Amino acid sequence: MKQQSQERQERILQFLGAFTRENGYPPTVREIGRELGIESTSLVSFYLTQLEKQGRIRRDPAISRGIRLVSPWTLPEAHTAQGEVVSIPYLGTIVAGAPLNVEALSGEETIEINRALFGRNLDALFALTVKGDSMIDALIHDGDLVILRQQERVENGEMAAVWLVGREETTLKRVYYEGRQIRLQPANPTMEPIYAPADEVHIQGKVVMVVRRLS
Amino acid sequence: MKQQSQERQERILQFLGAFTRENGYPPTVREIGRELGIESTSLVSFYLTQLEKQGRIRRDPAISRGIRLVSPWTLPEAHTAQGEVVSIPYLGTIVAGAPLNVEALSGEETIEINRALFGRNLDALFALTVKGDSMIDALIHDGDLVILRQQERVENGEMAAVWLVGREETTLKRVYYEGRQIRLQPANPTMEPIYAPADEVHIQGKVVMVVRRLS
DNA sequence: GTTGACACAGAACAAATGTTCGATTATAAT
DNA sequence: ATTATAATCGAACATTTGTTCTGTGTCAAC
Repeated sequence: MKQQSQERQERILQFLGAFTRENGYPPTVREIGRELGIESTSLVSFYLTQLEKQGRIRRDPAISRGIRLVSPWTLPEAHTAQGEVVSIPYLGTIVAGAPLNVEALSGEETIEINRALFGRNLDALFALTVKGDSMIDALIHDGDLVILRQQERVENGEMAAVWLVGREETTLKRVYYEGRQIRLQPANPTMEPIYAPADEVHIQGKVVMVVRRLS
Repeated sequence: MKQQSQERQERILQFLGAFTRENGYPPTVREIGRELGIESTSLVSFYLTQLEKQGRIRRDPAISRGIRLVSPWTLPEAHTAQGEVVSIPYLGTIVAGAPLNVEALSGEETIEINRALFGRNLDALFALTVKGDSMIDALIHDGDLVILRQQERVENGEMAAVWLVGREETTLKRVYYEGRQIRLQPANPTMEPIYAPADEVHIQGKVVMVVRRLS
């Protein structure tokens, strides 16, 4: 009896996740009951109360569809609900011959990635797809997705998207402040750094993530 | 009047997205009305019907919270609803000294990434975090997230996670079948390939994505 | 054999929720 | 000035939905 109860609770969790992903909203108590062949809403409610006590789900009381999974990722301190994602503005492509169009940040296109992949600071993130091989010296290939945080200054050694006024070129490099000059160090150690006067280097965002698709 | 109507519809879309991300379920007609200061549920319903006609949202009729955004990404042929993600089993870490534990695929931990980042085939995906520098010859660093598709054979040149029986080592390399041998080519061109008998090379999954966090 | 706990069922109820209807107001067109 | 259309409102209604209550059956412990 108890084992069947456990199995049913596991099935509820699976159904809850699948239903929510498939429909864009969680199921109702009656929909869960129909899926599991349980005719009694009080029993479903009883199971959900158990799962809530175990920390497996979270319920908002007395509102419709107020059930959601709690699914911790590998970081113990960063509990995220399954499906809890960051919605990041997607600005199109990044090419070498133009500065980033960060004015498009309020556009409608976004990309969703699991929140747990990010650190604490989720402000001012935006995403672009790399077009062409001009970022290869950053070990970033054509088609990679790059996620940046909009900031005009980075710490020494951090990778940033920089617009080089003199060259009329956007590039992704590690930035080192050296007096009145900035050294832009390719991630590929076989390549030479670029030196430019600090006022000709416009930092447009710090690279916080690269997503490479291989096929 | 018409302009206010347009503005209100835009605000509804923004609220719908934000509310759904924040709560795990969409808002009701009345919650939308409260947010916009509209006291009449029939007007909210009217607006939602307009948005549905424009293809901006999708509604499931006569059920609670049956509203979701339609938000195409950059691929015109792959329409995905905002927040529509792929839930991929997360198996922990990949280390050099052990084969991948793909038996854990039915475990509970998952990671969600925007569906549009993937190709058509979503079967048998799983994710691991790289631990240590042993994959550096694949240009994959400690802490990177690697997403693989569970398959025992790859096309020539594709990158795979392989378990080398002779060396008792998991490695990520491009795989080339050469007669009775397999050549395992590091992604880093400065490094030498490994040659091994085909029966000592167990392919455990094809690498389809790498996610690198830079801070 | 008795008792208590647990799982389960059905019904009832209250609240939440979506839809429809008739009416009013504002605006644009004639 | 009149008419038509669009936007808006409030009320009512039907349905959906979550919760509570009472009762029954099963099983384990005593």
